[in-house]
Amino acid sequence: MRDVAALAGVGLKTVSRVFNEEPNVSAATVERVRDAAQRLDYRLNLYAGDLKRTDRRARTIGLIVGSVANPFSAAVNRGVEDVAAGRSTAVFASSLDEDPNQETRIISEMLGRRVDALILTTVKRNQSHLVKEQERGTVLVFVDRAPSGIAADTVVTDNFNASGTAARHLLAHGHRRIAYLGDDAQLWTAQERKSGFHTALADAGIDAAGVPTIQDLHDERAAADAVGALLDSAERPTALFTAQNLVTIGAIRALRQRSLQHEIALIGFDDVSLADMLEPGITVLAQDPYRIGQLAAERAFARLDGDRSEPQLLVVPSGLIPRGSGEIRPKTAS
Amino acid sequence: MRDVAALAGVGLKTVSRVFNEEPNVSAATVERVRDAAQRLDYRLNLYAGDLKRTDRRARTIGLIVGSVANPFSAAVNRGVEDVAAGRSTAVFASSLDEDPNQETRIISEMLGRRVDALILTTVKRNQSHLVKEQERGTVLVFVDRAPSGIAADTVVTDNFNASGTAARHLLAHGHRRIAYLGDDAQLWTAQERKSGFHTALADAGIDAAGVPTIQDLHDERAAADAVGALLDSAERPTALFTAQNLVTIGAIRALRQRSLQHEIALIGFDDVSLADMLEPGITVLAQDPYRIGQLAAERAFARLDGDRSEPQLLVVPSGLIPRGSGEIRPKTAS
DNA sequence: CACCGGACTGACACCGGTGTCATTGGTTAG
DNA sequence: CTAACCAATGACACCGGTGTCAGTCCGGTG
Repeated sequence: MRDVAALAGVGLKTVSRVFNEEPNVSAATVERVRDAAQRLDYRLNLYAGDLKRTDRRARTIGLIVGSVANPFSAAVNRGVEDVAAGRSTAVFASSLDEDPNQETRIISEMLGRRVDALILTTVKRNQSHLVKEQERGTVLVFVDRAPSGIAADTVVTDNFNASGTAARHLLAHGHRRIAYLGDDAQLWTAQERKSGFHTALADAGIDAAGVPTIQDLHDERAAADAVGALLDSAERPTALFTAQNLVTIGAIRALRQRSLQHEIALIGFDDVSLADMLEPGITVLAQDPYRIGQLAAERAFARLDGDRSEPQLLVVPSGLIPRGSGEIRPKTAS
Repeated sequence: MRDVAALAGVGLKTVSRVFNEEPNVSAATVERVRDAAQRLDYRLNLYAGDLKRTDRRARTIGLIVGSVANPFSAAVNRGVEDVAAGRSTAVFASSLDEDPNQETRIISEMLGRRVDALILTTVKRNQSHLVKEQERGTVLVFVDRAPSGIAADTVVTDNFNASGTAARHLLAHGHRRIAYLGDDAQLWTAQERKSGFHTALADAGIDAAGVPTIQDLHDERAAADAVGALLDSAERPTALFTAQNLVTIGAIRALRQRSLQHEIALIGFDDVSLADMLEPGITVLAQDPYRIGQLAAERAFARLDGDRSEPQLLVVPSGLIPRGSGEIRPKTAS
């Protein structure tokens, strides 16, 4: 910057004014400075200014998701990015892989980088350790999973009700023996979905104890194996509810492998690419991850703009899309 | 930091030493400082130090891809992230949407944030404007598409040969009238794929002029419409080669809609989720985007570590996975 | 013609750290 | 016993900017 000032024959502060488009700089001076900068290939150092600036905003937000490679997270990421881009804000995204140890490390990393806001999916049961950070002024917005031990804006899918809808849909098609296949039981979403599902079954007079329930399925392979074992068992269910996208895919594989895709009903939570092109099409509860990302980013910016209202809980509805697999009726009427 | 130093009763520099784990600090002092920091909830400001530090590394890299929501880009992103995490480096990812105007803006944004390295997918025909930045010390690594007008490490898929493989595969199954459906013709990848494909056909005595070739298909919808029109035309091809993942999906839809999925052969470039579960399974040239991301990040760090060798061109092989759709034979022998 | 307010501009301290170098006190070799 | 050396520590300038404030120049006023 000194070089630019020297070349343009002006003071440092004037160069700063030009680049920050502050008023009260003559057109001629602006011209000279821009010219000099161009010649020297100069660019403002965004972070240096932040040290002194009072609002202390680095125009950076951090995003912590399951994995940037997961379609759900990727869509959230894009939603956040699109809103952030409109505010000249860059996004650090980091994958958590549902590892509680990573959680602390990554959050700490992000805070060291002084992100203005943190949009995060958490794994740990309790987020109270973030209260101090929140009080210091870092904006926190939770996505996909509600936090505990801390009050902050949260954007989630309507897990409980949607899962109930899936259960009722299967019940309406005559199923009585429906299995639940879910993600890590410690996750908030997994709990909500399971309880929404079980509650709806209970309302129909089906005891939760009798519902085959398998949890802690982290990937396709594990899900396929678990579903396979279930299908091969003596008490084979007539319908499956898979509460996460990778689990759904695993279930599809297991069903195909046994040529049962036309006999066992399946409803998956979270839409899956090409689900409508399969035979049968896969009935899903479609979430709107892009929208979730957008809303979370909007909340973050609202807070940064000074919104001091009560923390909000935004619930994004997810709708059941019947495509065939969820409308299969049980072979032998129970 | 002043507060911590005061509370611990030591000098500023000592606090700095503790947090940077520099040698020659007594255990007792370390203890006191860490204690004070804990109590004050203090954290190093990563960027402040960078101003003075000589190596001037912000431990940040920028990644520019088509869209973080596209499965290909998302996998690249994850590959980059995993390598970066091992080096305590954060990743800024930004979506380009194949918009040349965005390209300049985003790159400029990233450079203003002083990223140590930039891993980028470019849209513009020429990248010579980046030479100045490169000379200044910013590491550039191109992914997916080779740059022109600049020499830098580049990691790409073996587009030309793989496309030729697809062509030969279809020829071997008796096809003579094969259509090419591609992405934006201006893109380097699109050009490579098209020319690899056409060259292989030419080698078999099929004139490129007679090959139905449709380009500039940016999304599923456009691809489905284009494929539909082609299928409805008088000169319906017996096989399709779709040179990008969204185009492949569009083609699948168009074929299904006309119940032609068992009659018209299809090979797609880039694997697609659930492709093996469809009827028929979709034969694809599977890329390894995760690997591409990894390699790109490794090159970037190698350069940051001082590697001054000639720019490398790394070609990641992509293999043909036969799943059914590519092995369909033409109905009427030509 | 002296006075005043507003447009421009630059000097300077300071943001939160780190590199450099000098200082201190205790050990060890000669 | 003294010189030499090393571990431990802090003072201070400086990194690349920005906020503050004071100074200069001008046209407009009374």
